[in-house]
Amino acid sequence: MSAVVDRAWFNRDARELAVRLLGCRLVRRFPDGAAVTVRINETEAYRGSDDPASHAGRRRTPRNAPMFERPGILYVYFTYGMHFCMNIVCEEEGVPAAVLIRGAAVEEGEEHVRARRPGASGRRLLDGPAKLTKGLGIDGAFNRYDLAGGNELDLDVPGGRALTLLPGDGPVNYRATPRIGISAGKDLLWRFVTESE
DNA sequence: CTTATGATGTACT
DNA sequence: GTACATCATAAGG
Repeated sequence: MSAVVDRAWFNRDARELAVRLLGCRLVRRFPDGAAVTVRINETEAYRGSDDPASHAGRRRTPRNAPMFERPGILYVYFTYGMHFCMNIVCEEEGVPAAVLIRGAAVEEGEEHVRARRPGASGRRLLDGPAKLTKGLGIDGAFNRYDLAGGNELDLDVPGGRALTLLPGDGPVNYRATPRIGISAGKDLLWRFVTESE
């Protein structure tokens, strides 16, 4: 089995984790045995009270609570009445921080992603946070999914985990830009995109 | 290529 | 009531 990314690896600043996630792979396994592997190529960092764009920029609420919890769990939220977005929680417990996974490139199992993303193909399959969750079949059931531990969801998946994070091959060239779709905090360059795919 | 707009649920003022 | 860490589609250049 592949190397497991342990919880301590997630216990770091969101901006640093956002960079280090570039080039990492996500493996999604479905109850029917289908598997998809993707490579992360776009991320954004979100923090706490120093970050006006963050869901956790004010106080803890039922929605943003996962951002305050253990590093290595997912924070999956529902937005615009129809979309899910997936974050990986970081920093130590009690400190709100997370990295939004905004985009990825499909490496294996493209057929299964296409089945969930009618009309899309190639680079367009997972080039947006809600496209990514839809294409990988990630929804509210994955809120608090533990990348560094066991999960109820894994019981439905033959021989594996519903979602696994694998380390990248090494440092990746990237560029930092303002985050997308926010109104406050546009001066912060906390979006990170892989350069030269 | 670009900009504009509707869809839709939940959190929050 | 308004805003929202969005997307697909339509219309314009």
